[in-house]
Amino acid sequence: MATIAVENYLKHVLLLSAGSDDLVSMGALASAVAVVPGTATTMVKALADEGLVEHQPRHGVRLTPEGRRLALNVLRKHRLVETFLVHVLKMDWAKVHAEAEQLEHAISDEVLDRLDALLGHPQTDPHGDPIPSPQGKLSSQVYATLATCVADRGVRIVRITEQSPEFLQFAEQNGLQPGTTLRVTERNLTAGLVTLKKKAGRPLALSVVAAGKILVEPAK
Amino acid sequence: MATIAVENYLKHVLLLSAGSDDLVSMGALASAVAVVPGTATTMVKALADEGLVEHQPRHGVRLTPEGRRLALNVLRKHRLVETFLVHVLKMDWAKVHAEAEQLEHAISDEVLDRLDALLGHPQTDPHGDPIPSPQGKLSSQVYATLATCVADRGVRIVRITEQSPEFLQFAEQNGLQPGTTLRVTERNLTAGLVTLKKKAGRPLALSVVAAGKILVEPAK
DNA sequence: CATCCCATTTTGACTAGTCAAAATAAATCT
DNA sequence: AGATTTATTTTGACTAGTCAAAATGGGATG
Repeated sequence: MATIAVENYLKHVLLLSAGSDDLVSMGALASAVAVVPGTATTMVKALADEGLVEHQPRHGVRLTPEGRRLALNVLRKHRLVETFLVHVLKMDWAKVHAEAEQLEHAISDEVLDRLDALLGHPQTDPHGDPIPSPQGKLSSQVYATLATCVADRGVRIVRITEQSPEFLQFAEQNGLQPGTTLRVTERNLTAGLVTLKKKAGRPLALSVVAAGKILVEPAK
Repeated sequence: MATIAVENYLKHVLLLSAGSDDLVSMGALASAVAVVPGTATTMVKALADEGLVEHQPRHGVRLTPEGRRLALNVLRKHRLVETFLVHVLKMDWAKVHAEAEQLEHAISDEVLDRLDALLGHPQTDPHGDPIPSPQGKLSSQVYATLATCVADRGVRIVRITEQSPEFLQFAEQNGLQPGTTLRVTERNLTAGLVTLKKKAGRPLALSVVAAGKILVEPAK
């Protein structure tokens, strides 16, 4: 069976390729996995020997179908565990990422399935990240962000694409969670500032960088 | 933090010392951890350097207070996870041991506490094994077994001290689980056979070895 | 008390994963 | 095109954990 390290590399190749089948650069992979670049090279060559990735030297890596299958299974575990931790154990949504990072490598497929059933087969985790289906389908709908959506129209937050506890804590304190509806009242790209207004409450200013991490869809 | 291997060695020293503070032999430890004896020696010396065990060369090992604290924490995780898997995820009690073996090294103290609360602070796991308290107290009441208890008196099963799926499956199929009441009708040490009778149902014969793994108390 | 047996320890070697730092190739910029 | 910057790969070394097999020592036995 795949070791924890192998599962981590595969998962990060999947996340970094973001739906496309572009090559993922070694540098990006190394820093995602938190190792020095040389280590990533060594590991990727080993994964290529196992048939889990395709390595184009000096250009990058991409998952093979088998590698992708494994990576999706790990990602499914990660996101279902996060959902469980928030919805059943009532844990702080800012903390569950680190927790799931460990658990994703320890739960069996059977526990995974039972957890999925217990939670009612959720489509997304508490941050709005899509949960891969058991068959390995991963919805990759393209959403607008608070930095790009049309202004002065009601939008609903569907996803927060950033998992640092700091950011999530900030988001929670300002009521920015999947499901929240609001509208962008002002957007000043020069100053790098986006201003929001929720139905109730005072206006809130956000940096464009932060706004870009919050995905939205038009409110019905 | 302690690695998975370290946690496993400590846990098994704890289990093998069975409440007493006798030395645990290297051979017993090695086979519990499923390594060759030389490996256990190497590891135990390393643990001794860390101050987690006391090693008396050629005689055995024993936990230090710090090692015991860690071991109890791992055991608490193991048994609470088993309880969760059976009571919440409705998994087969014969399978949960292997599952918990992985999870015990992946869950944080916070998840542990929340799991404990969710389950209503259980005293024992589904096999009747006592769950260490958060403060590290481990009830070590001495029970009779079906091989040693007084015959022709009602007794209640409190614990099954054997975790192989085969044995547990057998026990379940014959209705031998914590809580079941029954009495020993016959005990033939020469033939190595113990015969049982539950209130309802036909008599059941068991080897003395198997009977010795089922702990009982007098039925009220 | 000498001997033998068996548990334990030692030794040497191996695997997985990692880092630091030197070597190399690719891309970019005059 | 030539020079420089930057990403990637290579090399050598290290740690944790393991096994196989030889060496050792204690306790039981004669």
